[in-house]
Amino acid sequence: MAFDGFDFDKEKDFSTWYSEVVKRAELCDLRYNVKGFVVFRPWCVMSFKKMYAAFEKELEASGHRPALFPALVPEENFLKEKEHVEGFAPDLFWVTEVAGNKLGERLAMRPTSETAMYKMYSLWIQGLSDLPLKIYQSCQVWRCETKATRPFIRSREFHWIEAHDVFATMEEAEAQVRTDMETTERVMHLQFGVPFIYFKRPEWDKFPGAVETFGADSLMPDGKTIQQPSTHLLGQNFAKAFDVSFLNSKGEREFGWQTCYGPAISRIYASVISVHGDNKGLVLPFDLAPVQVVVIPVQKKGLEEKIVAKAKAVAASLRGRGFSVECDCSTSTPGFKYNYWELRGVPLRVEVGAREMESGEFVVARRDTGEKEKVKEMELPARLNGLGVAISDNLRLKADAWFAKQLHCASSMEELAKALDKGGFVKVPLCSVKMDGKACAEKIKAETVGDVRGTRFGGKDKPVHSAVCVACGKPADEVVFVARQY
RNA sequence: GGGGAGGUGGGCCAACCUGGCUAUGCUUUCAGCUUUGGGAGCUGAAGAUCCGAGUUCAAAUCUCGGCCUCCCCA
Repeated sequence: MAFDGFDFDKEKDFSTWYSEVVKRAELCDLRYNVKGFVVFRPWCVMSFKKMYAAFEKELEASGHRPALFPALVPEENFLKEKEHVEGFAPDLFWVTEVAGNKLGERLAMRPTSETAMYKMYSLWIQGLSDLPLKIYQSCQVWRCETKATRPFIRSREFHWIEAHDVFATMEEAEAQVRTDMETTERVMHLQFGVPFIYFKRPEWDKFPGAVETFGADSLMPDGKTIQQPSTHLLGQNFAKAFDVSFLNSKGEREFGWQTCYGPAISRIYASVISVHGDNKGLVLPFDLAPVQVVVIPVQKKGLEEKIVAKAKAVAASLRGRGFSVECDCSTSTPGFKYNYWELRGVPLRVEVGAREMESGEFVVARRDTGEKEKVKEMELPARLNGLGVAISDNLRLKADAWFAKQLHCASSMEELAKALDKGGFVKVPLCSVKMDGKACAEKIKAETVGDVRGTRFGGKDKPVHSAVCVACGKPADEVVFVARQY
């Protein structure tokens, strides 16, 4: 008997596991003929929409309003902020010709929208009554990545939300940065079950144009880190470049204090499927699953019509209770259907066969643990709800437990290299996270392939008295986290 | 940035080195029969040599160019 099933080992060979799950669960089609651009298929986009909704709800609760800005940015806008243009210029897609005519001024496809939005903010903001201004947009951006592209993890077009805020004071802007980090915690960790650490990036690794950058770093199953939502304190750098200013309470013209925050939905999805998936395929948190409950009729000769009718009735009734439900009435055998829906990560399965017709109790199977139980028809909605919560909780707790074991320490280059081979974050003493520490970070990169991710936000990681920088041997001012990076 | 590998029906592959008949097998899809509690079986059908040029009586196969993809390392 030919076995064409999903049979890949996430722990032993994550790279193959990831490629196969993306292909077999029909998440992406890589055959589109523009390099670095992929087609997102319904099964992942249905989850995307739920993820967008979760972030948008949080953003609106913290005072943001939605807007949509143009995808094209005139070159003139780009040139205004020096660090920004240097940071992004190498990766831009340019529109140079329109309807057969060469353009006098090139138009960039936005790699991020500061330069589109702040042009307008300058017009919109006059005085204190216009502040704070808090706007987000859910959109695509384009960066011509030269590193190897991988679906969801890194592509030349990606889908995200970007929130851009302007405040009258630095203190308010700093508070917003903390709010953004809390949003990430509430959504990505508590709802999606993806653990992470917020790092304050070293001086040399800030967002181009930012005063401070905080990046949420998660981990993939192979122990490499992946940057997730980052939030940036922009200070007045962009405000000065784009003349985003207001009359303050003293009647003086003052530049606005800005922040921006960017959760990349497609990238977070990469973490969700990688962290929770297992060797049967996807495992999805209950609230992100495109289909939460699949009803599988198990046929028996002579009872075909009754069983299908019952299965459809159960599905319809559950749909009426707010579940997203699929009833798989195809002619495949039950075993085929179990595997099919497990590969796609559907959290709960309800079986409807002759036994259920007889007893009025349904076999319910949960995807995360594989456990089966019998549930009376009347109790089905309540029990499925309970199991849904239990699945999401279980996934988060399992991920947290695994994540907690990925933190290591080292006090020398040799220890660091060894620790990095095991995967995860390694805490090491470093002389400085100001620009004068950059050479040491580069040395670490060259000798261990590890990236200095920064200092843990809100952490109490202080070097001991005698600690010295792992790279240069000078007294260490900081404890930084190092990891290999996607 | 550096190094590999590759492109044949929707998917995976054989044939390529050594040019030659109706392009192999599995899977998929469709029709029919049959079956269904962890990837069933039978019969029939549909569907392919990346693009361009060259060599040749003859190109999936050889040569050159282009496009595209994947993997590994920095």
